Amino acid sequence: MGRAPCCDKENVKKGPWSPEEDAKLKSYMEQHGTGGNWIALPQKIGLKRCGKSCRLRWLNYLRPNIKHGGFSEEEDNIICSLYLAIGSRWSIIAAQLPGRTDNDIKNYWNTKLKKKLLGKQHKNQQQARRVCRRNQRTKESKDGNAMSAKKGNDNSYWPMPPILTGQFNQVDRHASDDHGSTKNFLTNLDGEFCFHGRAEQGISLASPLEQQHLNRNSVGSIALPEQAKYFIDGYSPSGYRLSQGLDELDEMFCGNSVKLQGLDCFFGAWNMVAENNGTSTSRSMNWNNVSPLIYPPAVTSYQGMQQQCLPDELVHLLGAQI
DNA sequence: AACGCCATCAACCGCCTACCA
DNA sequence: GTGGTAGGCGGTTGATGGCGT
Repeated sequence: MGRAPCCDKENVKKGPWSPEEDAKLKSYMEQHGTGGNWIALPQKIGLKRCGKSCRLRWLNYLRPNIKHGGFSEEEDNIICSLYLAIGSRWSIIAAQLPGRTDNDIKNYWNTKLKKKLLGKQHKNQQQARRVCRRNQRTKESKDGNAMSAKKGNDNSYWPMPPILTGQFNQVDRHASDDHGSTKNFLTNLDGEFCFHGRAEQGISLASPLEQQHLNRNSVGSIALPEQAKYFIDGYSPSGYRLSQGLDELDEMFCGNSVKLQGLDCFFGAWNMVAENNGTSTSRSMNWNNVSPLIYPPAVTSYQGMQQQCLPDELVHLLGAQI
């Protein structure tokens, strides 16, 4: 048994809206609103359109005060920061940008912002990898611990401080994704990053310092390193996919590990452990308790970020948050 | 001029959730 | 508590136009 269609697919018009259709819908909406029923609306006004299509047309195009195109630098910053923090929750991101629709932002991200963010990154990779290798060699020659940067790590550019590796294996195992390198790297970066999750409602976008304050002593059985400064986390009873945010991180951080020390800027929440204290991953989550978002993400150390040579795009994109 | 490729964006599709009877 | 329905959302598709060859 398939799902019951929301309208008679045979008798509805598809494709671009004509000015006449727009006029009809706009006129009716301005006078009556939806009347609480989008499905019935097209019949009322004599449109051969699916109710969902009417809703979409109204929300994305006809609604008053809708802005199209011409995204400002500030809007870019907000979108990037929120995307890095919460992933492709376009409706939530759109809620932070008056006059923008989720569809618009989604398209803008997919066609422009993502490339803007990632484009130059690839050019930087080779150079960054060289720097990383050099640093790694220096470190290895210092402590004589060449093993820490090799076996058991997906990415040889990302050294694994041995002390912390064991502590977080449990957490990593719960996340059924293939971003072990990114998480391990962030987790273990001088002990300053920490992924963890709990079976609690909501997701937090608190700043790193707030996260630190809130969570330092409350992560259940997971032992936290005293020096942990950044908590990349989220709480979801039903789970939340983490792959997207970490995909981006994988992309952006690949070969740039030496530049991460200043990343106070976009944390941010990833829900990385699913329900039952992180025993499975699910694509859906309950956002009832998400709002209001704490926004913008606090930048606690912009000077530090600049001094530590973040990728230019990130400095540029995130700097205006201050 | 014709063609192919690519970027853009409006619109659609299908899944999930909230709500109501 | 359960099932049906509408609304909301994110991913994807397809039409269109611009550009290079």
